Amino acid sequence: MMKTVIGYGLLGGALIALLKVIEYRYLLVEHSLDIYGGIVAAIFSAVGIWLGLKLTRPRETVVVKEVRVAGPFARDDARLAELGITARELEILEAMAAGFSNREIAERLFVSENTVKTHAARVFGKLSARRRTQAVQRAKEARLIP
Amino acid sequence: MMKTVIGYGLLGGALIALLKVIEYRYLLVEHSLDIYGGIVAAIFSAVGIWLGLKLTRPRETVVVKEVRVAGPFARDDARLAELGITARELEILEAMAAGFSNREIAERLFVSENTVKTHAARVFGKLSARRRTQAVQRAKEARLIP
DNA sequence: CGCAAAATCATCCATTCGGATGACGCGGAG
DNA sequence: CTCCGCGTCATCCGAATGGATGATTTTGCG
Repeated sequence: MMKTVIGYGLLGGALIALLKVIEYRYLLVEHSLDIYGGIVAAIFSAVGIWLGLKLTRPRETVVVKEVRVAGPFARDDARLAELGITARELEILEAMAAGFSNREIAERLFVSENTVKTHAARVFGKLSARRRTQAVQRAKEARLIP
Repeated sequence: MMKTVIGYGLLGGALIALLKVIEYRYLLVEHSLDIYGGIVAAIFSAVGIWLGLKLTRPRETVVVKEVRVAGPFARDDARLAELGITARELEILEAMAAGFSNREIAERLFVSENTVKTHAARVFGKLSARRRTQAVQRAKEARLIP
């Protein structure tokens, strides 16, 4: 910025010097002072406008760009604790959401199907759900599972 | 805009007139042409800068703002047709995803529970699912439902 | 109109799910 | 040490779900 100002200052000085030359050169010949003043006014107005534009142009690039697609999912541990859902129950919940049957979940977690059922039943109670699809739906709404 | 330009034009004219008065008043007394030229240059430069600023100020409000959190969900009709899932079947699918039982869906859609079951069975077949939770999961992955 | 796809309803049967309840072991808090 | 929360497993039973199959009606389209 400082560089630019100095550059313009020097340019202005050069212009003034040039104008002086023109002044001495033509004024003594034929042109009146009125015309001379008009020319000076026009030139400096133009230079001023150009200068003003140059100095303010960079300010136009005020661009606010914010792009957000989809968060990677953050579990709502607060609500989780609030509902009293344990880690194991959450595991069963996730497996149910993935579409596994109680038996499959049992095999996957190395426990009996009965155990899965009790966990599931507790989850249903804590989520006030009567069906597993309902439990999954509510869990997703509550951001307990992705 | 036209009004502004005309206003500035008139103002410029008045300034020029004023300068002429100053010119005739002071030039005849003592000041040199150099000083006169400098004053004119300075004044018109200032006016020019001010004019340039005024004319370009409105352009500074160029703000590009793009905020996108989560898409409103676009159903993949292509895959839908690809799988041969009909509109009615999709309705049943959505209801299942919402956590409703076959009976509830039947009441909601004013059909018998048997009908819901057949629709559901077809959906399961088309999605290669054995359980409704699995069907829901796959439907969501395939962007058939939100 | 006449066909094909879709929607509707049904029956039978096996599996799965959900509800209620009881029990046992383990580890931490009081 | 004792109690409690959690995880584990079980049994009984009724409701819900899934599979297979057949039939009738409605609807869209050439």
